[in-house]
Amino acid sequence: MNLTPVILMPELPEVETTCRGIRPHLLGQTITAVTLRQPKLRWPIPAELMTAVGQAILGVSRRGKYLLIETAAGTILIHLGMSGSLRLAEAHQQAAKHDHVDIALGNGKILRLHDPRRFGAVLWWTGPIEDHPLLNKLGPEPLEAGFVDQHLWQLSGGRKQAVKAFIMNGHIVVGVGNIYASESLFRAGILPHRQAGRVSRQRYLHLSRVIREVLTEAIAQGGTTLQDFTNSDGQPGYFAQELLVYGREGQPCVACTANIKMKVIGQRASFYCPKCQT
DNA sequence: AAAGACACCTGTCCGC
DNA sequence: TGCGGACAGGTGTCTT
Repeated sequence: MNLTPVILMPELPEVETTCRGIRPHLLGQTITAVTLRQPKLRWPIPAELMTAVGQAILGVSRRGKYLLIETAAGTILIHLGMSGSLRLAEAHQQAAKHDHVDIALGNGKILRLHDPRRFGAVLWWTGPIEDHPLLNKLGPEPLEAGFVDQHLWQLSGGRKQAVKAFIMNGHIVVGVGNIYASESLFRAGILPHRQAGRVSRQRYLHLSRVIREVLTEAIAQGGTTLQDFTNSDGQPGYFAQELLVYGREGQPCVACTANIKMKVIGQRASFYCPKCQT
């Protein structure tokens, strides 16, 4: 087998791993300063973010691919976009290129956002977090009880969109990015370009289980591979995983040896086995 | 309401 | 070695 190691950037497992990695360093700490070197991310970083200075961090959580840092005055929302990563730097470590935001903590450490492409976001919200316009229409978390087995099938009726685009729609279910969408559909034996409304109930039940499995495995892998978030030499937020179809166009299928195909669906590269997936 | 195109931005890789 | 062009993990917004 010739599996391709791919360096992954933020899909849900990377965001979850980041969340778990930074949480113990943040909880209970007071935010002592916020430094913006480049406020032009996907949206301008709002001036109200400064309200966070002086606040204690009460919670660090994740909704979809949004990281949520909660204080009594409001919540900092961080999205890593396509190229973002967070790390904990020491006070003496000077910022590098593309280190756009620093959140300094009472313990002397700095939560530092690095994002070359600047598709990420840092926002501030003072209301109930579930009411935020970016969060209030999101589908269920695939790894939580709200993602019932029949959910995908129930929402798929009549949809002519490709099933891959359907499961990547955050309003249907969150956290299935481009890589794991291909991987999940391969494991479930479903062609990515099949119409969402033309996948059977039984196959959606299988797909739902597979999505949970793939994401859980990737998170477990991240937990074992990820460096200490305070390690200055580490590559926080990045880890390698072996993938069965993603990026393997022209290579043999691990199950049947047929050539893996690539097809652009919804402007995203999609990989599949033409024999195993129907 | 649904589906598809487009936008944001930088870095990297490939072919010439 | 240099240069232009294609392409890359996401997702909100605009157009059909």
